[in-house]
Amino acid sequence: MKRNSRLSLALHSLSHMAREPERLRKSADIAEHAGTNPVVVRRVLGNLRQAGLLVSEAGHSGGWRLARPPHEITLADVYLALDERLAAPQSEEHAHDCSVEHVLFDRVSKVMAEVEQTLIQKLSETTILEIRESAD
Amino acid sequence: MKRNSRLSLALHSLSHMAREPERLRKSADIAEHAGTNPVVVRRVLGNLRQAGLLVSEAGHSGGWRLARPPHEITLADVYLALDERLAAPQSEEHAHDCSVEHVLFDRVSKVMAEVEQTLIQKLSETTILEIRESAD
DNA sequence: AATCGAGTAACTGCTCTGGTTACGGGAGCG
DNA sequence: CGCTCCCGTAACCAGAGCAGTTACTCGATT
Repeated sequence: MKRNSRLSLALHSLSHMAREPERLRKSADIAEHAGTNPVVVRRVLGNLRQAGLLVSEAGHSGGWRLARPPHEITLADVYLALDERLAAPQSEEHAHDCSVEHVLFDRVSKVMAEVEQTLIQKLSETTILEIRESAD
Repeated sequence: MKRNSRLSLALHSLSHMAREPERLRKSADIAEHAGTNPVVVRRVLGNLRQAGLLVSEAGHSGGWRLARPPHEITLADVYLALDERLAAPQSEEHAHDCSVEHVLFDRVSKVMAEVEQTLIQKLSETTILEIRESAD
């Protein structure tokens, strides 16, 4: 299973911003550090802004800043902000005319939902401040 | 996150075969029931054969059959046979010149590995025979 | 020998993703 | 006011993954 790079980019960016929470960062600078493109950064960080994790300021000397102190932002917050469920219950487009398929769907969906909760639980145990501090 | 349909196809096929384990099934029949293509079925079931869950016989009146009794095949066996780890540790292609990235990678990898184990554990609690029996 | 089914390669079309360019709008500065 | 800088987005492109399809070979049964 392949995971896209958005979560990595988001976590990486926020962890860096945890060092100096007050400082405004330009998407171009973040992109350069992460080895990607300013537009990509704005796309990903835009999701975090919608989730209330980041604030962006337009105009001259604008940029991005944490919306909350870094010890109040967990990895789970970032994961949830991106809205990419690892254990997404596959939408059942076609009605399960087959009873085996139906039972299977229910069982697997239940397992995946539980696993998803486990993941969120584990991610919520670490804040981006802790990541930042562990990196010193 | 999107999951491909191979696991669903594999589980569906095996659960049906759990009803009459001795009976040989043609890939064309399985494909028709699953609403897909014989080649696709053979591709997926080929993985299950390599993992020792299925046996295939070539030639006239050949087909597919369970390699073990259905109460000895769990959903985890099927998941593992497909070798598509949900929590695949993303290969770190570029060296983490950044310490934050390194710490982040370690932490996230650890969480993902634990979640993967949780998933396997939960899937191993159900056999394809139980699925088959629940569908009656 | 003829037939049927697995095994497999090759090609296609679709989708997702990331990278890129381009442009509009808002905020500060001279 | 006009210029510049930066975010916000739309649009487009290329690459990867995936499922579907066709076509062929090989092997076993009849």
